Amino acid sequence: MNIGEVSERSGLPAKTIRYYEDIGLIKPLRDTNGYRAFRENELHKLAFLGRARALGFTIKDCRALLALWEDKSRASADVKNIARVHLAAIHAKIGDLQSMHDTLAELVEACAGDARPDCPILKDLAPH
Amino acid sequence: MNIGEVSERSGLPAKTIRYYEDIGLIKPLRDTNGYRAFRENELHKLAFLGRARALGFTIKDCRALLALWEDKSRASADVKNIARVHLAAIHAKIGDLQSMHDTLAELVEACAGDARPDCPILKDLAPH
DNA sequence: CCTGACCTTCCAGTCAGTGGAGCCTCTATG
DNA sequence: CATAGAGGCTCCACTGACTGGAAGGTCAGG
Repeated sequence: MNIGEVSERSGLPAKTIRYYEDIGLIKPLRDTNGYRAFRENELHKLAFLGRARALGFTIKDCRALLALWEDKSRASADVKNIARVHLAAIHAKIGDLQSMHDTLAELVEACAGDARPDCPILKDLAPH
Repeated sequence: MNIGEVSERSGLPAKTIRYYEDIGLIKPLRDTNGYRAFRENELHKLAFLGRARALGFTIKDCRALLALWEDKSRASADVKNIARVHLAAIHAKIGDLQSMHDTLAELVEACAGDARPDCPILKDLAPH
């Protein structure tokens, strides 16, 4: 399998796949012409990575998850721990964004949005 | 005012303030000894920047907002537009994070988290 | 043989800072 | 007056997770 097919089947850009090889997440073989020769194994890993990244796991997390995924004797508790820490981080981020959202929504609401220069948004951003 | 005082009063690290000068957001004068000499004006701008960044505006947004802030004849509609676009982006991000959160929470819930290798989290990440 | 798609490497840039080295300047104290 | 320590300066490199582009090699079809 060449990188194009893997890219299409995994949903990841070729650039990203090369990058993942660069940082050691996958180790595809090479054809005599120098092209990367992917096996099903690498395709699976890339699909795994795509899903994990889409769930917001960092590359570092992904590395740990991949290792656990490949380790037949892993304890599910190890995986659960990584996931729980990540879950808490997502939760916190949602909270932050929500309060940003609320503040900003209030300001947008209060702003006339016309040709006059008077604007509560800028007023609020200004030092009090 | 030296950078230390400005840092304390604006709440921004000195490094960040130098960076903001670097990218042209502020233009403090210089003392004969080479130290940056901040006026109230720059302090205000930095405080403004701190608030805007805390609300998640990008530096590019901040540049536009600063320009509008300094423009006595700006239309509040211009400001409102930037804010509305940003608000929509925040909203979308919250949605993404929320669905990540829900998916992950389900998985964590389903995972025994014990010494056995059977783990629904990894199962779900695997290609189906 | 040629075209165009696909592959390769390598370098540079993104965003918004952060960390550190090496050096200069100011102020307070002995 | 010497010195210690705090604070200032510049410059370079690094972060994460890619992305863009240049310059060139390879392959399949007509």
